[in-house]
Amino acid sequence: MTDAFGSDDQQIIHGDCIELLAEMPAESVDVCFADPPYNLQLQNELYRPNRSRVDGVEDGWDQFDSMHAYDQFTAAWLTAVRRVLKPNGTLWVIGSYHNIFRVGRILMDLGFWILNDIVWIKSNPMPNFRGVRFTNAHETLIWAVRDKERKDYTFNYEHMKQYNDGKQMRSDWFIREGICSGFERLRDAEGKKLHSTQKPEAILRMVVEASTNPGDLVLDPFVGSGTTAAVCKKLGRRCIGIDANEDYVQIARKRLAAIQPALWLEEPGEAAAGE
Amino acid sequence: MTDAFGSDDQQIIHGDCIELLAEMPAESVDVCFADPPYNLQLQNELYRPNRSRVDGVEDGWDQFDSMHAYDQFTAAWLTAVRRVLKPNGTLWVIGSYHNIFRVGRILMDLGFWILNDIVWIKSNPMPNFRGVRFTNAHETLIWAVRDKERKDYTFNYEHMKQYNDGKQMRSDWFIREGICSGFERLRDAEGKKLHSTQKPEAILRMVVEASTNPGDLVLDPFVGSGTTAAVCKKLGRRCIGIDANEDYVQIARKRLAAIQPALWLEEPGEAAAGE
DNA sequence: GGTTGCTTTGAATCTCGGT
DNA sequence: GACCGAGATTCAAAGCAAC
Repeated sequence: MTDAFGSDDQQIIHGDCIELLAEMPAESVDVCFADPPYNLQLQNELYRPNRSRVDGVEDGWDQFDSMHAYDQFTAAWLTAVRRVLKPNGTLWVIGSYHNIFRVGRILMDLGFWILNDIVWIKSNPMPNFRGVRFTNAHETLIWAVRDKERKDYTFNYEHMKQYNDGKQMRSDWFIREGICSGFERLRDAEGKKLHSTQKPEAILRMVVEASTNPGDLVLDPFVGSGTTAAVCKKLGRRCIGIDANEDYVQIARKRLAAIQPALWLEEPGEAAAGE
Repeated sequence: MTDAFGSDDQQIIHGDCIELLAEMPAESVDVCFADPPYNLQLQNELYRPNRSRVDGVEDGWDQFDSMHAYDQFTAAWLTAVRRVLKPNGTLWVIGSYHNIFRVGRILMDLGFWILNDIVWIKSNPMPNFRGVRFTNAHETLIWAVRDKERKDYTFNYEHMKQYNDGKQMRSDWFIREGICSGFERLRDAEGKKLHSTQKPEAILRMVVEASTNPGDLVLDPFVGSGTTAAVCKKLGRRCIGIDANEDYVQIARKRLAAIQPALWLEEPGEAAAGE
């Protein structure tokens, strides 16, 4: 099985995901996992409806304009993803209350059919230091099939039972690793984290094991530090990862090169217990 | 403290919530808790593996002609609620993936500022009988302040610590009582449930204790079986509950009449442990 | 009175193939 | 697309009867 996957089965491509997706063949992707940007202010990247980058301060955008621009951006990439997804392919999107309601509403309107919303419950969330809200201890994932009428999407129901004591897996996922810290976190020579929102591999492992089979093609339009591609390589899935940031592309490629193909493919239960 | 609250401090009113809210004075409500129709869109009947039929939500109030009609309905009641809320008042809405993304998006667009999204995690959810999705084991609440710039909304930060071993309360709520069954569930003489979606008092207790003080005015535009009003009476909060269904109004009024005012107000910690 | 085991049920977008 | 029959499919908590 391992030999079936060559070094090109996981690719990291630099560029604008909407442009690159337009060049891909339609209905060719089994699953898309997307971790879209949502804190536009912190990233200093606001998007106009035509997706040109603007300076939010000098343009004096108010909340509505900013939200509208985010909606346009969201609809654009979701539409592009929808075209390349197989009709029975599924989409995963992760987000927080800042963006997940907008993303969820838009993907419903585009025709995606929600299968589940999943809550990733963190064991070590960042506290609310000022004590003015509840600790934000979870993030939300939406799982949706491209075409409502397709019931033959991939869901490895029996396989996922191992993550809930042999009973059917629930929509609340307690990930022991919590937020990404410790040895898994990619850091530079000075110990500075290389990506601000690196997701734990455990999350992607659940996603990939639940909704794909070995050899399937996974698309990540916002690959960031490359967690999706890394997990795909370990699980023997093909992957196309895209990022507009050249630095992230280099980080993800380097990370990928150090991974042994199909590392987790042999004994998933044992490997899961041993980590 | 108990004597300060008379029998009219919690009222159940029959009528259309949008019309009734229009007659209320503006900026007079401290907190709104809303459990709107989820628009479940159930298609076929569902049977358990033992061939018994699932008694789903088939009520007329959950039927909408289209997604657009649901959005319009949502925007209308949220707008009406917004007018009667104090500028530093907060709004709670509960929902599932069927509706919460639409509701969340709309309330953001109306100017509400989300403080937290909360996940109510159920200890005993209904399983996914066909094994085609993850067990839907949670529902989502959105907590938002009316005006973004108001930082003086009520949040009883220290009080809520008791529900998380003395540490700051998190956004994931494990409610021991789980789904509303057993003695708490209101039933008629034949044992048939009086309301198809009665919420556990434990949820409302968390909501009311977190975001109101004794004497505050709570509004519930979809009062249903009257859980919000019941909890408000036990916690010494005033409450206006509205429902368009005359039967539900009678059920809620009867339920309210049997409750001792401020029952839970004396020793919250002890009461919580003893139930 | 306490324990055991069977029955019931809960906001659910829950199949597939042939005619 | 509608209808029908075969076939595959469930977890925790509460209620209740039996012992």
